[in-house]
Amino acid sequence: MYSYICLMNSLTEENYLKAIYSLSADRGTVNVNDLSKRLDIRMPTVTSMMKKLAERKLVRYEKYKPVSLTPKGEKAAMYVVRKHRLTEMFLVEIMGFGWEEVHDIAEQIEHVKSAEFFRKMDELLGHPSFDPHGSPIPDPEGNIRRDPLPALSECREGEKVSLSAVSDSSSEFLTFLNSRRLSLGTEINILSIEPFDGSMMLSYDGTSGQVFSKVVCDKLLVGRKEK
Amino acid sequence: MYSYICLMNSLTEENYLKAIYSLSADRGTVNVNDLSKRLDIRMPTVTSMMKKLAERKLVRYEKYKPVSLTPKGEKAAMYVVRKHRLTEMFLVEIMGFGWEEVHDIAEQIEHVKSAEFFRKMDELLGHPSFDPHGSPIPDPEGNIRRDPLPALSECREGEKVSLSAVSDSSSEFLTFLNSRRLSLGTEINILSIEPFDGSMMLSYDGTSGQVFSKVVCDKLLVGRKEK
DNA sequence: TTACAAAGTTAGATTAATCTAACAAATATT
DNA sequence: AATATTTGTTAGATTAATCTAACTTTGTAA
Ligand SMILES: [Mn+2]
Ligand SMILES: [Mn+2]
Ligand SMILES: [Mn+2]
Ligand SMILES: [Mn+2]
Repeated sequence: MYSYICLMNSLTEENYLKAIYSLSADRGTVNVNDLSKRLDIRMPTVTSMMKKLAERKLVRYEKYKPVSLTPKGEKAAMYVVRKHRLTEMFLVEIMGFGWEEVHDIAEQIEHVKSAEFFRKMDELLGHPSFDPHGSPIPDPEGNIRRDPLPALSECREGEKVSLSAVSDSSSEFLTFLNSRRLSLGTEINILSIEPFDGSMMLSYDGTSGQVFSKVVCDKLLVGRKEK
Repeated sequence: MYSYICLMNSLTEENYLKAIYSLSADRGTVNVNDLSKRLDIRMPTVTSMMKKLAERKLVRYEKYKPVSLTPKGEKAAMYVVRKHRLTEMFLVEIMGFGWEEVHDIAEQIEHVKSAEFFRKMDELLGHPSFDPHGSPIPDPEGNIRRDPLPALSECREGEKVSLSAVSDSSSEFLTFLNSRRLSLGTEINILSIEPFDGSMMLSYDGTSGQVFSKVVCDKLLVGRKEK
């Protein structure tokens, strides 16, 4: 186990690999432009990094075509994702941070070069399956649970759902959710949907009727209770 | 408090500042050559970094003279030392690492950009005063307890002392101490000293008579029990 | 089908941090 | 005092990661 710790990638390479993984989670491939926007790095820089990663057999790259991870690149990416999510869980569960505070710190700690460090985290947390934002944590072999959750915005009036994950871990978004007393596991009733802008009126935790914009409902991933 | 978190130094600069601090702990100044050896970086590189740090008012530097920290540089250095030692303590006390495993990991984590992260560590540890190797942890204002401990090798035959700190935190040295069942707080009797090579015969924890070379005894810092 | 916009590449510059080679200053040894 | 050794600096090259400006390819819309 931990067979991928022998791959030594720089902090920068790890960030690229993670970005490619997360952007391609659905479509399977990613454009240079997507990466450029996600990482806030100009396109020529991304192009040259793709050449470098292709050289190292971590990504498939051909001029003017979208890029994708090779099996080796995927494994490396999954390990970075594992380290990131374990760290977030550690920061929340062991250190007492709020879920809105951990992403930026994890973004740094995920690059620590010590397999033992992450192994200890995993052990202390009792081998968790999900991070504080509801995302699955890849196992030590790089396998990840892949059951894509529907967004709240895709649900219908009258449905009862529970908040299972969020697709935005930014401090701003999560602080907003905190202010509305929304957290993972909250049971939500969809009272009504405004056809004009897709905003939803919800009740949860005994609240009467809170309105959430579609922008927000797109980021709330839910488990369906009854259809 | 935490007034120095506004100073933003790169990982590299932080390592230089910490090295200058630790080398000058006794003499007060450091040569370019000392730094070069400590950091395993060639002298011309050190020279140019000294110019850069002098530019930023963190060190005093004049051609061909030893360098020293300015008050600003000293404060920055103390904060890095604080982060390093808090991290080592955290790794041992909270995460269950051995004292021989933590230095290299702390060397990386000390550069995490998040004052809150280190504040949480400090809180969880109950504001510790010493790290796992017996070195004092600077307070949030950068003040550090400065009572230099004598090395075991400076003590005399018949003295009873207790192991208070080690001046070498390398995995190799500490693994050696582990193999001899020596840890901080151990009460030691100096049975005899070999004049030829300065090696010492000690008894502790009910052992009969263990011999330690001067190289080792130089690195064991002790508190005197009786004279 | 031509024209325009978006996406991507190439070329060349920049920055931080490092290096080697050559030279200069300071210090130690004879 | 002369010489040798150690220490330190200068100059210039290198590497990783980034950028801008200019150009090319691809895809879309007139
Ligand atoms: Mn995250
Ligand atoms: Mn990162
Ligand atoms: Mn240490
Ligand atoms: Mn360090």
